[in-house]
Amino acid sequence: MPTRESGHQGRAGAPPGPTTGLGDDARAGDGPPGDGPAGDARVDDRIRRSREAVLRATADLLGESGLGGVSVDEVSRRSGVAKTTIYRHWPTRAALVVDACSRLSADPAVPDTGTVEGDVTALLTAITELLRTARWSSVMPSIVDAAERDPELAEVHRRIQEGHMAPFRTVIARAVHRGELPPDTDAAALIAGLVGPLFYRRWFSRDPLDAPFVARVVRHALGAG
Amino acid sequence: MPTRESGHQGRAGAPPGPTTGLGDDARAGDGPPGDGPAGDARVDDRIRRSREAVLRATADLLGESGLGGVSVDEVSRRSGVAKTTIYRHWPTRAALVVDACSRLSADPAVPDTGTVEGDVTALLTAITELLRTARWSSVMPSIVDAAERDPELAEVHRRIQEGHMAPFRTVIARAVHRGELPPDTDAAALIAGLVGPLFYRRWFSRDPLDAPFVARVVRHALGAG
DNA sequence: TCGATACGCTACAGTAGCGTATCGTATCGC
DNA sequence: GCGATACGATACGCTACTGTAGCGTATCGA
Repeated sequence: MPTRESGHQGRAGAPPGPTTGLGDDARAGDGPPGDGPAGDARVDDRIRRSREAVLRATADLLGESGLGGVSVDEVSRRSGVAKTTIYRHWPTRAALVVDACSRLSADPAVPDTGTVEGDVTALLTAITELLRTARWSSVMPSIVDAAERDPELAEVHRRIQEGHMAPFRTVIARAVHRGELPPDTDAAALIAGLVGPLFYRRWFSRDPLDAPFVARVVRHALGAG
Repeated sequence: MPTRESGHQGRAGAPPGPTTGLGDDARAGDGPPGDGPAGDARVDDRIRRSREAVLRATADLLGESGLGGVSVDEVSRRSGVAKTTIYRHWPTRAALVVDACSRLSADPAVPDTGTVEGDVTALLTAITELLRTARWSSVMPSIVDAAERDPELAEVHRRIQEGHMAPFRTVIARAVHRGELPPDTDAAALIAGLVGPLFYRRWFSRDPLDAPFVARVVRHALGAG
């Protein structure tokens, strides 16, 4: 049995909705989207503290050792939260990992510079920053790898991916509406032409990711309609 | 999460019984210069058979379960080679994995169609085929992930990467020499613009990888000098 | 104040993997 | 035919990990 787990629901009333924040430098109070109308959902502080400490340690471990390097024992050691407590909140190790990965999204804001070049450059620059941070760019390959075989992680990967692409779609649609891009623009292909070279540099060729390169990518992608 | 596949009774047993080798990797007997005469270096057939069976089973396992899914016990089960024998040939599991990964390269040939568009399209089409084969494109994320932390795998990754980029460099240099591309062409950036979108589609957006997309990528990358 | 809840700690069963040791057998080169 | 070599099979010892059980303690909310 290859660890067939589903339903990673912390039984202690954690809203499973779309989370925000990086889990590290984001604000401590996790956002309550769609649950309580005002502020926290009145959760026991002990629960909140434990969950946060565990997720933080898990995220750290993810960055250091990848998906496979996360063990519940090690998370317990680092977070100072007892292993039994961890299992009180997440039914399996897989559920914990999935939960931690889901908080890596940090969907970027949609820029509005007035031109499609400006918007796209802003988005790519933000991604470049993300690719420079050790943790995010170090965890992503783990997720991609796991997504090749694990359907649950594949879904997580899909959601992260979708979160990153949505702003591009918005910006492109706006440009089409303004007439900057032809109406038959293939958004998916355009995004691949924009983001692909950046990812390639980070994880394959390992060449520097600087502003001139971003400018060059934008010029080529938008150059020949 | 990453698997732990239970026992597939692979059992390839007999010597001439080649397993489902899929791509059936490249060289079998490498003849390093300065060793023996050309061809096989007069190796005991038992050794050759064992090594081959083990490496083949390892490659299969890599494709199925990724780097983390390769255990010596499972390789032994599938290859029919005793675990002790495996350890007689490779000192550690890591050495075996590195060895198996090193044989995934299969450096492509350099095309010569007369135009840079033709050459580049041929190269990208070959890569597209590679991305379609289950094994290669399933192992690469594992290697990328491991390369983030393991220096030895990072070196393997670098070599594979270099092997894939070399034909591009040759083709680009030829185009520059012919005057098809300006003398100050940034080969590395051009390659990123060509290969990046393909990789992106395979491992991130998961959109289809077809000939029109390749044509589009070539057009854009070469379009605006 | 007091019951309910969350937590920490220790111990435990079960599994998997790495790498080694031992011994007997098959095969190769000559 | 014979020694040298490679191999197979089994059994270990060790470590690490998953997930659970029991019990006592701290903390929260009313």
